[in-house]
Amino acid sequence: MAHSTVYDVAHRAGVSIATVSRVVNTPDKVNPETRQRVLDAIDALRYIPKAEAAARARKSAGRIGVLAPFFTYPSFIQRLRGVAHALAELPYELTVYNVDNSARHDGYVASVSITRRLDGLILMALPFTQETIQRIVANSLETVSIECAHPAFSSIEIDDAAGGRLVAEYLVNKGHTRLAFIGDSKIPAYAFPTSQRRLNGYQTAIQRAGLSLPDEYISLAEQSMENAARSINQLLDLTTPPTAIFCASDTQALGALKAARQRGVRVPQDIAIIGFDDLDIAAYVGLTTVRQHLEKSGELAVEMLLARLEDRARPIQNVRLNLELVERETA
Amino acid sequence: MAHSTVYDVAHRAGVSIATVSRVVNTPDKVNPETRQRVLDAIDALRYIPKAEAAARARKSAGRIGVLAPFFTYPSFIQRLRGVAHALAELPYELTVYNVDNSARHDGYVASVSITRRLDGLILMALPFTQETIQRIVANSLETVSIECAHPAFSSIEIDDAAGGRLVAEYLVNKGHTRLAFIGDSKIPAYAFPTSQRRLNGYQTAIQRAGLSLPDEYISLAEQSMENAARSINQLLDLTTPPTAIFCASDTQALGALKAARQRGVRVPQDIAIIGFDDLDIAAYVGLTTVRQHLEKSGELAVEMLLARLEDRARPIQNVRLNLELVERETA
DNA sequence: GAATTTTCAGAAAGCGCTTACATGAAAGCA
DNA sequence: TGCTTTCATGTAAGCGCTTTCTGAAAATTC
Repeated sequence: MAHSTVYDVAHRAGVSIATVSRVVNTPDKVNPETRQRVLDAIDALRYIPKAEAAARARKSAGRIGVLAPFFTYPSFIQRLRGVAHALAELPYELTVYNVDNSARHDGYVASVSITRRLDGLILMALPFTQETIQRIVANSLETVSIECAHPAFSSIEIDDAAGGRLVAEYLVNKGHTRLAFIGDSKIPAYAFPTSQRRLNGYQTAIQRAGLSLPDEYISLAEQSMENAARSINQLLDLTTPPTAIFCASDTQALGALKAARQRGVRVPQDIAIIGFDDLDIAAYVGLTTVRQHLEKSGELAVEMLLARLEDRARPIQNVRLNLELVERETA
Repeated sequence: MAHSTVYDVAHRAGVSIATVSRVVNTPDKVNPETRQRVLDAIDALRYIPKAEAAARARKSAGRIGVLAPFFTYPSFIQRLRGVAHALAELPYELTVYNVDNSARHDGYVASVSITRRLDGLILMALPFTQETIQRIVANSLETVSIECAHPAFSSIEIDDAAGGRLVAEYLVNKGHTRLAFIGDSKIPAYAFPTSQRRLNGYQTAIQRAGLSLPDEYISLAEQSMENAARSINQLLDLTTPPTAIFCASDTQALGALKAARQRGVRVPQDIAIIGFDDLDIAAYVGLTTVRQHLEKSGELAVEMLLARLEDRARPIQNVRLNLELVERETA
């Protein structure tokens, strides 16, 4: 028996083909009873929709992809949550491409955009080569980047330097004069040098306040709680240790916080600690940090993507999300 | 510029779409001059017949889908990580279907299994109706379920009751006699009643030890840190408060822990707290908990899926992952 | 130089599916 | 009770492409 089509199913279920299509695509838009009848017919006829025909009629693949180092940096999960929520009611699937080891990164974007048919791509915190961009452009794949701007497509960013300044000003205001910094040294090939930019802003504001940020107060290491713990211990071992530490990420701040407490140092009395990101866990732990609207960034990315998908003539947008310092218990 | 179609080519070459089609499919049925014109246009426009492209892509199109309430219960993110890692080097894409609000759940699983061209599906913690299962089976969509077993397909589970027993035995061993429980009351339609099973095991072991678990020591509420905080406060307000509390999830344990500390109660001296899951954050916070190998479960699911994909004759497997009590600082 | 066959290309009818748009019934509201 | 919403369904207009049908021009006959 040849493969059955919508028509066969519709006929058997005593409905129109439109209803069959709806049952398959937007089940909650059809009456449960009818739906059941149709589903029964589908089963009875072993109906399998022809994906190709569907894609054609729909004029889109109905899929958007997200590329990010999800499991290396927890903040991307929060961004992903925003993406998922924004997409929830929409007829788009969400395909995730995880980039954890830089080895994969290189050819990834290229293959993704070519082989797989996506309607849109969200790129997070990934630096791209010229050819990658050409690839994307050549495939006319609509793209929005988060945390890694490029003139070729829409982007959502934050002002890292401003974030650094925010922290410095806050700390100086609180009367601190010996400010330190814990940040990333080796930036993996698949991530962006945000740490450096935060440091720059931090330094600028410190100097503007008439203070200075000596080299021994800057501790860079590969991002991890363990390294941050090591860093803070070194800082506290100095003859004149700092009284406040700005960590380039919440992950590092968390590592530092734990190490400080283990050492018996009181936070914030003896040492103030400020993070960056405002991960979910920050609120739990009571970490004072710079909030960068992670979830919102994901939602926004989807909105911008869809807007352009609807109307390709729409100009490319570069949004800069604001930052705010969330005062909690560690500084 | 969006991808060009037969129409674009036809227009550019000054012929009808039929001719374009003939050039592509049966070139010798068209006049060489015309053919050349059309071919030139095809090149110029980078025309690729859509269906063909799709078909080609589909031939090697490996996609596997994961369906879970990712953002409601953080443990699924950890499971997802396992899935992503296992898939990392393999030619499969990972599409995530998030099910957070129960409203969608109804026809969702069914439609996913039909509409989307997936090679395999991983179902996490989702209870399914008989019809859903039939549909999946009818579509011969290879499926592995985690935390929600069904004879129709492979599954990965844990023994929740055994986990509960483990905790009770541990606590009793430590000399506790007044044991309490904080668990889930309203289980959303899209989740599984694991809390109840953990409680059962807990209770059994308590009784077996000659103790009892009075009703007022059982506090059920919708899963959230806030509710867990409320629960623990109620428990501590009792005339004879418990000395140990088992929480059905780390999330709840975290909420309880924080509330206890805020109240000035020392953990574990005054009250012992044990969670369940062993989320990443548990290690950070020093939470004693029952580890259920979240990441491993994801990896395993992929392995089992691929094994069956390679050889459909392979029998269905039902794996039960072991649990272990991780002793840290809260009990 | 007509009458014929042959070539070639366009018009148009689908292929199986999606999706406005329209309609009628049921439900809510005054 | 009459009127507006909402919901469920059907009608019909495509999507990009293939293929049959058709006729005009070109090539071939005599």
